[in-house]
Amino acid sequence: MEALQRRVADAARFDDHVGFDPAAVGVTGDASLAGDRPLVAGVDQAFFDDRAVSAVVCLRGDEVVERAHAVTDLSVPYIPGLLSFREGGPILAAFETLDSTPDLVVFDGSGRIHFRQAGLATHLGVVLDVPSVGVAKTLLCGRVEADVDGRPEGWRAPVVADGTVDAPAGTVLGYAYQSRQYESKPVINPLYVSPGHRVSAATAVDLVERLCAGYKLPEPTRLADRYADECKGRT
DNA sequence: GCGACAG
DNA sequence: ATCTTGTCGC
Repeated sequence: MEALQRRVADAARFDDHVGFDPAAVGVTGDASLAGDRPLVAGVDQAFFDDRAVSAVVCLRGDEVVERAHAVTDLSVPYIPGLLSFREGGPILAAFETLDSTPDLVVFDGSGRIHFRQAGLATHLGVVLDVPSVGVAKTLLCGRVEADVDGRPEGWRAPVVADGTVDAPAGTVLGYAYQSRQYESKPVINPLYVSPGHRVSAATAVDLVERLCAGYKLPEPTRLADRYADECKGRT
């Protein structure tokens, strides 16, 4: 599996090769952009017993264009670093029932911030050959050269490769990004954004910033999360 | 050998 | 990820 991940990392492109204008991405109403906005898909899953509910929600601006889901039996256990082997198949099953062709896909998990630079977002981005970004709630590996606690909204800092990553030390793997923060009480942790495929680290954070609408998680993944739970409840 | 570890 | 009620604040 590790060998396959190295091949995935080689096939992945961590530079900008998206077929749209990043500035046209957003989840706020903007009539002037109308149908010129890229189609962004959010992916998330819910679990129960030994099955996974994979959900995909496609957004054009703030409009939900299509939703798809799939219930799949799980066979592989969760092992840090091998998440794509457990959730990859189930997610692809959901994509097979999707009619739309997203311009960008946002995954819940790491992309390049991975021991072999082949996290879930990168692996599936390569398999689907679509621009993708990974959004994780906690850091898998690498290091942030700054205190991450209590940062203001909009704050960001590079996540660089350290000895645990298969990349030259200092390589920028992604960014810690504070998408939401209150003025006091509940201290919210930052998001860890990284390139999946065909997107650079800098563009990945910019895209995630444009996809956030007042909540910690970007809208595509937030809606996919809600949809996955909804499907789970009806199963 | 020790420590760290997405969802 | 998942197991789960109430509670503080805008």
